[in-house]
Amino acid sequence: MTIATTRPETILGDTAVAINPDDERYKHLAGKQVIVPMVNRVVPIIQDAYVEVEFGTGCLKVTPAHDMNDYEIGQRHKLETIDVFNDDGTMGEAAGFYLGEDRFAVRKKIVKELEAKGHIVKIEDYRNKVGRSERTNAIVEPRLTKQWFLDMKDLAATALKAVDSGEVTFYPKHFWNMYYNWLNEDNVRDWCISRQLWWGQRIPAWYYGEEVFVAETEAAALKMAREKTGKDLALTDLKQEEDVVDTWFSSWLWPISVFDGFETQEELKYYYPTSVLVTGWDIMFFWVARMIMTGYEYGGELLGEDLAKAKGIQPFNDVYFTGMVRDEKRRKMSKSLGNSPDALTLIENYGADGVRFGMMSSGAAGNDIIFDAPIDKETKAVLNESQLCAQGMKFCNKLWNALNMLKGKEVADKPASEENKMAMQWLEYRLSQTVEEVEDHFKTYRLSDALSALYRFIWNDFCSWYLELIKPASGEPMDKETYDRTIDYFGEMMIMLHPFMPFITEELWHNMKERADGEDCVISQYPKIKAYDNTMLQNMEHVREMVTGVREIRNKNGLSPKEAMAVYVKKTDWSEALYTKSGYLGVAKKMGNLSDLQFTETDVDSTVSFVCGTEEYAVFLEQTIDVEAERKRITKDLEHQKGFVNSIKKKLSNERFVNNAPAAVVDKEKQKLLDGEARIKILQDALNNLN
RNA sequence: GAGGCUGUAGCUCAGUUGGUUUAGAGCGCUUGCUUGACAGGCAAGAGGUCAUGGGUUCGAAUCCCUUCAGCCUCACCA
Repeated sequence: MTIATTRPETILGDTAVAINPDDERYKHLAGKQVIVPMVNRVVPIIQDAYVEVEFGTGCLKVTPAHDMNDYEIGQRHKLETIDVFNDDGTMGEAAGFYLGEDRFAVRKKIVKELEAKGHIVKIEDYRNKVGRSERTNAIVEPRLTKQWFLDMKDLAATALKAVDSGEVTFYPKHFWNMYYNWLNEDNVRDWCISRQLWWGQRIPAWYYGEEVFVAETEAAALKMAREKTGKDLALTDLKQEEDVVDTWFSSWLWPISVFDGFETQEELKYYYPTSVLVTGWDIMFFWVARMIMTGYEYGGELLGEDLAKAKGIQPFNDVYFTGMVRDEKRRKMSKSLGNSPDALTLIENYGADGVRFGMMSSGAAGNDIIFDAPIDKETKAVLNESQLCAQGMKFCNKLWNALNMLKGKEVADKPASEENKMAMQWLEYRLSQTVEEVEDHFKTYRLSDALSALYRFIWNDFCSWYLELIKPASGEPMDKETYDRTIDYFGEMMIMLHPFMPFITEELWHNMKERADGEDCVISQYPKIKAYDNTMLQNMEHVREMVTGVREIRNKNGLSPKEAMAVYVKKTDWSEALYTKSGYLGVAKKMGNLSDLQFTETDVDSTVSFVCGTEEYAVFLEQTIDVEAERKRITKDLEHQKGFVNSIKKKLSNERFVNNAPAAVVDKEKQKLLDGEARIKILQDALNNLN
């Protein structure tokens, strides 16, 4: 029989030849025996499904001592195991030949010997992967040795139950799948805790010949050995295991040992279980699962019955898995690859808060972080640049300038205008809404969402809308009430932003007003969620949309924002209520730079119209209107609205929808239809008016 | 080989129990704005057959399956 091998020296340890049970070529040889060359050992021909018919010659030499799969085959077929090597990789006594010679040298010698005896059929170049030591790059090949294992069956079941029952919660929760897949009883493997290293904690097992004694101390082991053997043994008669335990074997004690909990339980009783573990999902099994196992193993005993019952014995309540930071080629950033930017240089370029902003805003929960530091194509070096960090830096700049503007205003002792009162009320509501939103994101560890909600609120609502609204005309002072309240809002924003950007927020906090000693942003009371008026928020949103409409018409017609414009609004109950009773007129005029906002019941000449919600507006233009461009614009919008209305009509004419969907959903669709039809009517009118 | 995750705008990503006016943000891009906070800025705009093909449902970016692509973990190539 012809066999193929890349390690001829292991032939000396072969104890069988295996074939696939379905291989027609060799079927008739099953159960017979062959003679291994050189050692002239008679070994059986066995059938095993592991052997691939297509691979190699289809005949597999089986060396249980020097190949993991061969070992398993050996177990299945009760084969003899012959270890042909010494500890240092030279040939051992069991090999029978070349005693004490290095295995790589022997590999060549054996080929020659086989050739001389006429056993070689052919030699071909073959590329295969060779295992190497991470530390020394030495070639590592399997050899059967004694190792210590931890039985995982019960521990795995405990760890699974902890997460399944909700005593430990994963964020994001889809990591449960990976966790389950690894730990379920069909897949879990016993944990090999032996490590062949010269540092670490030596496994506390002592040998006396074939006997082994596991004990806390050497003395205890000796006592056990004496009792067992009945001999008057000395310490020198015992030999301690040379392997050390896997590093994770002590790391899994961390939730307890960090509080010195095995020695004294005072701190442990206070802190254990901790609220959240923040870590990467790549060490879910190495560390997270195993910490959970030890928590349940020792927690009850250490905490005492009452506390255990009250607080639980899980090491932590939540696990927040962060994403892996990767480079633009999606490789994990690591020291060995040298593909990470230099943090200190990044900080020099963008500021610490800028870098924090960049990291956190790109870290959506559980997903990988593709950090945008580009790689130089020529030198392959990572550039210490990042658009995300630049965004953070610009945000700092924005905050600084916003306060700068406020502080630069002269403050006068006069009452706040109606528009300012309205603006402040609105901002207060928007702030409360934002507190609520951010709180919600924190609860579910959506840190990037929390940050971006704050970013948008501060930049778009506070700076672009609110500050512009309360900003007095040039040369005019700001009233004291508006100034003071605005500083207070600013302070609240700094408190909320502080966890993300601690440096600038603390700085501005102290710059904005006199603070007493110890009155620092970092320890200030976080804003509480307060009720807010949704109608007011929606009304203001309508005004903002209207202003955008006016600005767009200015833009398209090449008109300066400084030029005040007359705007008409079709008189409806709603528009009248908004601009007179609710008093948004001043807000609209100031923000849109309107010379006037008049109600009208008919179409006005020389105007360009636009729709906002279901209200119709028209802007008066002194120049000739480009009728063709207007027709195009309105027609495009009209087509869109018609498509929209049609899709809803289709839905509503479907009896099964009307009968099966919840009433609220059907009502909403009906309202959408009405609104859509109202908009179509306005657009249609505007189009007719053009003609 | 086993298992898992992900495919949404040029890029990086949101879209939470299926129904918020036929999909959102930031960056980038286009256009217009230089002197009272900020050009590291302001305003507006363009840009998407939600990878593919099927299914479930009154209704799918969202749930299920197919295919394709990318990534990860574990094992391993005689």
